[in-house]
Amino acid sequence: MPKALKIYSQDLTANPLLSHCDEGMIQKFVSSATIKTYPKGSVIFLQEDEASYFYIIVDGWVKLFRETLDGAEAIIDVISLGSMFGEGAIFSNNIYPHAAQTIEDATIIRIPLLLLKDAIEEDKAFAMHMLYVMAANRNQQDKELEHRDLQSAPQKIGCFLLRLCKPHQEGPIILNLPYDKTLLASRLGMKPETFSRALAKLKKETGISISGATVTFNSVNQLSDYSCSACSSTYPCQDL
Amino acid sequence: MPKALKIYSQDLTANPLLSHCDEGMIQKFVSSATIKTYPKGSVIFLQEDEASYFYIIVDGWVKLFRETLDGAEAIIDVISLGSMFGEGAIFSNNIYPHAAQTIEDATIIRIPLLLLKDAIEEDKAFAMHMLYVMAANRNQQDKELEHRDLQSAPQKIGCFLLRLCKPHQEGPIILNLPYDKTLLASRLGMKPETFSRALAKLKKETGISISGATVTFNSVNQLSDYSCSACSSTYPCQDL
DNA sequence: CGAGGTGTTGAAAGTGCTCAAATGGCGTGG
DNA sequence: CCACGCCATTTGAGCACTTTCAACACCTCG
Repeated sequence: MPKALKIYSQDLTANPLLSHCDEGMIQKFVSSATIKTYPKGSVIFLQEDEASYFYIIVDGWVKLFRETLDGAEAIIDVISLGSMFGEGAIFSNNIYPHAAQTIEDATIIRIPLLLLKDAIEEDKAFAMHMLYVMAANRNQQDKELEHRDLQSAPQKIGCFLLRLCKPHQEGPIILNLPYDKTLLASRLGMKPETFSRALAKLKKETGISISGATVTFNSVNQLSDYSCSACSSTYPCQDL
Repeated sequence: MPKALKIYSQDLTANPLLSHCDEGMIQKFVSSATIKTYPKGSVIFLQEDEASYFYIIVDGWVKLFRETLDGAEAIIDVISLGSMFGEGAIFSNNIYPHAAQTIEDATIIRIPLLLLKDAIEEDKAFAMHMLYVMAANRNQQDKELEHRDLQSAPQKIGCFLLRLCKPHQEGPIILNLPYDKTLLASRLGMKPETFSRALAKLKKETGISISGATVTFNSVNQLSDYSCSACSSTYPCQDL
């Protein structure tokens, strides 16, 4: 059942950057924003497209990716509620540096980039928050790069599952994979077949159980012992 | 022959960020800066170290990397003249998010992070430049991630060589590899043995010639045809 | 029921890795 | 100047992991 298509300010403040705006600024954003539900598979924009808007996800999932001439694609990130995308175009001559596509039905708010640009230029505190957000993002990417190099396929899956847990979560854990396995595979830089086999191996080696999209295990240690040895961060690594 | 250890303002303005400072601010940086020559292999700081300074390279090469418990390391970047590093700690609770080590004898300027922080907070234009620099950096990393996934070992080398050329360079080209092959290998995410074999293959497939650290070829097309098909950017991709 | 999407499995091929050994350059100490 | 040792690089052989191609199972939807 689709959410009523009205924009609430909390839809914006769900985003780590905009959560630092004062109410007046949020209102300015809201009044120029539009909201829309896209069916699964919709292309929001392509790499190199002229950019006039940035986006915030209210519901559903979106993948950010780059595509080569011969059709291969590299997934940069897969994001959901409260995540912002397209804002990077501000710093790239108003050209989107990657493509964005929904991978589930998704409800997304669209806001003119100009407003964001103004906010950054006018409001010093806001600019500082933007810096923090970008720095966090950069660290995230560095870590991602490390993972792709250093972890085996089953370790990558284990690491991904760990990041799905709340930090310091205790006791038995039941997770649902947030989107389909084919996509998850390429999010982790592998083929679907490899993913399937790697998941089976992870199951065998760590004793977690998997049924469909549901993953169950008794303690995070079961996974962290297995996955985190091939990583430079120490376990509860989400709070970076 | 070591450069005289005196700090010149042009050593700072060689950096893309600091090049946007006015003379007064540069002087402030200079007056709190120290300069030092480090022998090859010096560790400047380790991941997780408490951070009080950021650095600018005057001469030589530095690698930025992350290391896992079991000794494997992922190289984030290898940088030289005019590049800045360690500045990311400003946004990470004054903890360096990666390690830095010289890979050749290197002359490096050290500046208190506090000064940088002040500059960002006081000077709006400077903060904006910081944002641009970080955005460029992020795009760079995205591209890097794509390369690791999508390119074969020989293509990675070809791509690296292309980025060593000046954009739109015409005619025959002679390059020198900027640092040793072992490091270059891990910069590109492969083992030295693989690098050696991949280089041989690149030579055979594209007709370029290699002797020691010297690479010669007639035209960039020789390489771009081979390497750039597996990349989402179109050829002269340095000007991103 | 049949179609199409999603996920799994099997066999064969490919690519990069490990381990081990050979090569070659280069600086040091004789 | 030479012998030696060190280090970077190359080469070879075998191995491990991932991919590719193909087939099949399963589920949902029309």
